[in-house]
Amino acid sequence: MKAKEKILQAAYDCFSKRGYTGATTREIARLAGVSEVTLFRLFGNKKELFREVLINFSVIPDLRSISIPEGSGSEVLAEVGRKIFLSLKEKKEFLKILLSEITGLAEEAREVYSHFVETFEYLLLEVFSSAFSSSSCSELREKVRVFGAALFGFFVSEEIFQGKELSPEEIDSFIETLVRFLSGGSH
Amino acid sequence: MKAKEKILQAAYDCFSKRGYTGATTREIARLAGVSEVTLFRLFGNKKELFREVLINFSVIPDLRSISIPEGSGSEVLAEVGRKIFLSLKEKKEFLKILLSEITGLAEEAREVYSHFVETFEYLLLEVFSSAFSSSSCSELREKVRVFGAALFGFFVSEEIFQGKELSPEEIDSFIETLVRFLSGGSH
DNA sequence: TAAAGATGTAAGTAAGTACTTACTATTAAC
DNA sequence: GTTAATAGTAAGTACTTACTTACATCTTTA
Repeated sequence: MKAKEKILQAAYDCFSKRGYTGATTREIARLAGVSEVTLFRLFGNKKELFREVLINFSVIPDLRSISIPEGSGSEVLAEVGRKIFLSLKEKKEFLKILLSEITGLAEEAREVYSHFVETFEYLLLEVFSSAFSSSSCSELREKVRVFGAALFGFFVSEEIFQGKELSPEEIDSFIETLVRFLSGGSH
Repeated sequence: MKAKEKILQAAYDCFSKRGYTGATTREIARLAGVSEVTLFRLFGNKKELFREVLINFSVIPDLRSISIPEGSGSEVLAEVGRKIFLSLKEKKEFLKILLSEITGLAEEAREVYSHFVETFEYLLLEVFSSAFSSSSCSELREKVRVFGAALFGFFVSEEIFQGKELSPEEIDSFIETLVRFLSGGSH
């Protein structure tokens, strides 16, 4: 692994552990097993390094790579819900960085976040269109909003705030409930 | 207003704007119109000041003070949903502090957060029991989870991440949709 | 009026921060 | 075997940080 990669990985770990302000270039360099001078030579300054971390570890490629499976309405929905949740889980540290910097480094972080929301909603809309082909457009958008908010809220609250590592069963259980409510009847 | 109060308020503003690490005792004192020495005399150190801010500006009193109105199932639910959302909105800056420090200052922030979750779920369970008196206990818990996650996710995503200031109409619209799905049929 | 408590000013400490400069060692390419 | 790129070491700059000390001022209370 080249110096640049090692630094990016160390910076990712360090930013997610301590936040932007809390992380120091010294520690990042030490973690990367690289001199601090090399860090500045390759990235110029701390902010630029942060920006590159945001680009390199984004959730968006993960979301985009999710394929919509064949099957009936609620099954497809549950399957995609699971995949989304796992993508979020995999990029948990990245999302922690985003969370911790939403106040301090508004511009950069917010930009990345709105891109994330767009991708997220676009993917969901696509899934819902195929899962509920009979629904009207506004009805679809409502479902996307509720589904997205619930999935995201569940993830942030359990995994990020409470620091839990949910098992596949716990995730499934929540998603199945959610899908059941969105598909109509409560049973 | 006494020095202690002024400092607490200034610290609240400053922490929510810059995060724990980003906020400086110098700026807090300046904002409070108080000397830095006074700050240290009254609070000992920065961490203690932070702890007192978390105690003083908590959302929990707001949540506890929410009364459950009379009326039919979905109406009660929507009304309480609105009240919860407004409480969150009112304490938005506090929640930003919590969010931004969940990684860096894990212990303090996480403790406050789990207390918040407990209060949140307790309140919702109470409301759901009265709104859906016919439902089974496990069914109620499922509804509470989905409702809570969706409401919280919606708030965090829109108001905190995207920095929007949602109008009462936008809030209502989301909550009504959510309640509709939870109450059964999709129309 | 005197004592006690709360606040301010001025100055400083020790440590840490991002970032730089000047020079050396290693590696790969031609 | 020379060159060029990539790294490291050592030292230092200018600044900021949390927090302290010593002393003066004001306000309240007894």
